[in-house]
Amino acid sequence: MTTLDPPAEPSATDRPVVMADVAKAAGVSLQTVSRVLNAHPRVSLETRQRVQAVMRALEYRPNSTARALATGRTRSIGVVTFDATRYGPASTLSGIINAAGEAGYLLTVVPLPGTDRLSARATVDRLSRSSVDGIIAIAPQQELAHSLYGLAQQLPVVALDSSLEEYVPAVAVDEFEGARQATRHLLELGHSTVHHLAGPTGWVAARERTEGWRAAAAEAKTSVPDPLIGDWTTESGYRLGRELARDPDLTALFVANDEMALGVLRALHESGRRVPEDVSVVGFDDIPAAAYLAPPLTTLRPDFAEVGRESVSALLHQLDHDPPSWQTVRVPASLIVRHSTSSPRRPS
Amino acid sequence: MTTLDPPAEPSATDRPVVMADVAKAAGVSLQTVSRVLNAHPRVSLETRQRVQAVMRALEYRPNSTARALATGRTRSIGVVTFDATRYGPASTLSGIINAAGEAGYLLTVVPLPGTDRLSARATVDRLSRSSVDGIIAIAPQQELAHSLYGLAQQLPVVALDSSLEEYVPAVAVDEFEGARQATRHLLELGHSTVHHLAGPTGWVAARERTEGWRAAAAEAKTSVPDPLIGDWTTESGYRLGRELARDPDLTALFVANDEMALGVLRALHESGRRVPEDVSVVGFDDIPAAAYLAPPLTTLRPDFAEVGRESVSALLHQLDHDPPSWQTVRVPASLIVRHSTSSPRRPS
DNA sequence: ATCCGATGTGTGACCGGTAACACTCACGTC
DNA sequence: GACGTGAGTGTTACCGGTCACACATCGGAT
Repeated sequence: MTTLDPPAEPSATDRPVVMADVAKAAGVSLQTVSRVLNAHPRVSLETRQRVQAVMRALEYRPNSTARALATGRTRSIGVVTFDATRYGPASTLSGIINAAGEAGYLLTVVPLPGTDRLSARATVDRLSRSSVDGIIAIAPQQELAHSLYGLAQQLPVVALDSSLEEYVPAVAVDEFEGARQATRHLLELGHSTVHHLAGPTGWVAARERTEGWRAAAAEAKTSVPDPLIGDWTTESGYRLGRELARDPDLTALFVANDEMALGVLRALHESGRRVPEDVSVVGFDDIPAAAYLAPPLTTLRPDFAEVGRESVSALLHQLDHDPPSWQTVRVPASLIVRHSTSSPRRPS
Repeated sequence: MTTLDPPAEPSATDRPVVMADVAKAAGVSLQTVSRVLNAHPRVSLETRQRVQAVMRALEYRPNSTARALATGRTRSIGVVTFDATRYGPASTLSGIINAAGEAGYLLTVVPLPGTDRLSARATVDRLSRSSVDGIIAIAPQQELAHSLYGLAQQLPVVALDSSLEEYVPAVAVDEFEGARQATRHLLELGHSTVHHLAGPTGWVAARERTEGWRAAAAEAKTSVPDPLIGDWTTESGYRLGRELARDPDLTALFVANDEMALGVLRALHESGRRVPEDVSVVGFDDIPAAAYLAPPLTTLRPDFAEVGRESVSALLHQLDHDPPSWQTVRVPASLIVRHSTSSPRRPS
């Protein structure tokens, strides 16, 4: 049992407690304090305990900036995010935040103001200047691929939902397979053709979802109508939904995300076409509202938390093992069947 | 015109370019490079340009960690966030991310795993250890107030949507006034009583919204039925909505957030009570889906981007002016009237 | 008795910048 | 001609840690 000064040591001046204070109070060298801090094995039990007691008593907090300068590692990872408002990206970001927290890493988030090369360059610059150990890029657009590739030369990078998978390790929801499942589900219900409302050109997720739909249609040897192209927003779903509603042959529709599907649902309703009796609709993302729409929406639920975990672990893996394993992790999306899909009334 | 080495100087080893390299290449001292970097006035134009040219040629990037260690300021701010999935917090976070980016600050985001004292303590510890200049806490629950107050002793803090406004500068959506507007809107349409579905106990936003509703009812001298208490989720809105639907006197309802309102809408629909003909409903938050629900939801739209901007600027203000201005900023929410509200069929 | 290795601890340089201060030089003033 | 002044630049210490290495002590093998 060691005797110590009272716990709430006012530390004379207002200066924060540094390692030297601990060393002096414990009667050891700086190096020994450092060793205790880093759980170095070669410190005698007695010394270790004494130092730890002093650290507690003085409320010593190691200065991570100094440590980072000395070691060259900051134990923080950077995230480039483009529009963290939409449900998908926001959920992914949240997943990353939690996963990084669990891994004991700090997360530095910087926004990507636009999709042009210039702002990508500026953002990447900022991040590389800011001394992060690695970067996770939520870069859903193909345009950004090049800028990120340049970045990857300097720093470990993991790309999320991006077309970079040939160049850097990537983690992504399995859009393709999800879309295929959605389309198959509709085909298996007996629909002869599945229409598609796609996401905007240039977005990897949009392209993959369209490809999955196309693949399922090709497998079933059904006709493949031209997809309509929206911009992810509910408004575009509504607008294009009104257009689709005029097509009397429309009985099944795969919409590239739930927000657009919501607009479609409303458009169909206003046009007097009932869902699912007249038209079956499948969305993608499983937004919180999906289960409570009229009717509850059949959709695909990506595991965003898993995407976060996988991307953090892929990055950490890169940090430890120098030759990064060049693989793309695909996180599955599961089909949630609700009430917006059914067999067509008169199978044609 | 100065002659320079070829731009893509391979820099011999792979070691990053540091200030000393620039100094040597430009034939000046470290200090002069530092002055150029920090736009110090007393550097001759000629020298400044030469140094800048060298910096560009060598692709020099200042090491922010070293700078932080020397200056004691990191130019980064920490954010404590609790559940960044729900629409409100996610939008606020997004607003902060953008505002911090514009202000040239980096943002370090750490999750708050639970609402208990212990995890709050651990999170706060982590952040204070991590050398941020200040902290923005998205702390929507009253329980967290004390932990945060302790933190504020060590570091500048701005609280968001929290009950801390008496202790630290705070920024919050004007929940009270928003709720009052919502309730008044219903009363002005001719409803004699406005029911209320509240958010969970312990949440500041829930309490404020309930108080606003109560205030409007008191002003109009109408009766104030006991509010039902949900947990923000659509599911709870649905469950409690079914209960409310059984009350024949129900003609107007103010729901504490849109997600619960969505559940209520569905419950009312299933119970055969039409909105707005039989029951008028007002929500809060203006989630993206709100405009496309059946019927489009009348709700309050908080300016989340503004909350982000205000909180960042409040924090930066604290960093510059030592005696912080002890004020609470209230960001207004605007009433968006859509089609879920109307006059009662038979004004009672 | 000597040498060895393992264990525990301390010393000095270093990470990459910035701050305080010192110095030189040209200019204008008395 | 001595002196103060301000511009422009360099010197040195320092921020708070870590790393490589040196050193002392001790038990056991030779």
